[in-house]
Amino acid sequence: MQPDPLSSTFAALADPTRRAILARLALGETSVMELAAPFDMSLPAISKHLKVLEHAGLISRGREAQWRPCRIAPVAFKEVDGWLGNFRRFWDESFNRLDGLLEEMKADEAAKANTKAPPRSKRKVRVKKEKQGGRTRG
Amino acid sequence: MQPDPLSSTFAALADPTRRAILARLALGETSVMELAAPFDMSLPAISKHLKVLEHAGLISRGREAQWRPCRIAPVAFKEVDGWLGNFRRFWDESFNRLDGLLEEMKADEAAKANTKAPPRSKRKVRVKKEKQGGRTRG
DNA sequence: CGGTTAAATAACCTATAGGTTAAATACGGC
DNA sequence: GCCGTATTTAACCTATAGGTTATTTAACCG
Repeated sequence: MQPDPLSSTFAALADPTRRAILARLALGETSVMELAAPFDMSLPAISKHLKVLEHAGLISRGREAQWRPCRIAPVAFKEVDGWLGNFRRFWDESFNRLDGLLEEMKADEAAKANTKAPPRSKRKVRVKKEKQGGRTRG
Repeated sequence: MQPDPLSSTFAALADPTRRAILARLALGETSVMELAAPFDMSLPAISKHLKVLEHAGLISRGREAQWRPCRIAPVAFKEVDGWLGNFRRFWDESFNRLDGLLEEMKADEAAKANTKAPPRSKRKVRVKKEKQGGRTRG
């Protein structure tokens, strides 16, 4: 398993079985047995997949008698979304509009502070190095 | 390499070197040489990484004399974001508010159509079923 | 043409991901 | 305490991801 959390999360998501498991869990918490049912695969295999998902922070597991119910864990999803946010401007038009608006506002702010406004740059590009607290929606 | 596009994209993103390359490319198109510079790694290794990224639809490459400039390709990012969207309600509060609002509107719409409104479900959960093809070997 | 720079390919090595079967563990019920 | 059900662990196998060095292709330059 990878050292950094983002790598293990992406690696976990890179398997169709695991993504299908997550899709099932989006419907609600359930047992390993039920999760395994749709797949033509041994239980230990599913068990391993779940361990990978848990390690990646994509699911968490409870304990209820002999069952270990799994549910979606938000953390890792959030991190992925945050990382993706650094690239949103490359495909999301509405994001670009919003971004432009925000820049407009910042410029106005600056104009109020300085009588002599600084030159407006065409488009400020910034990519923080990997750590990025990320731009969440809203 | 994986059969389905989403898997290869996530797999491509599961490597810190490749994510760093993407971060660099977010600043703008550039050559393989410049992309390789920050890494303590041979050029063929970088070349392979780029091939993976290209295959995943995360970058595209041009041709300019002996250089093969790389740039971000939106498609794969978009797909990842789309998939992630199925889980957004698990972590994004503002999304939940928006979702609630939309449901409200739909309900109003329905109320206009039928004099007798259908029972309001608590929370409509929908998860598109993933392609889930392949699954070679057992 | 021959030399130089940019990048990709080939051949190879090693660690590990994803699957298997068989055995072990955890818990509830009688 | 023993049995059945749910789940994990152990031991193993095979394909492949990610790196290496050496070689090849492609384009420009004088």
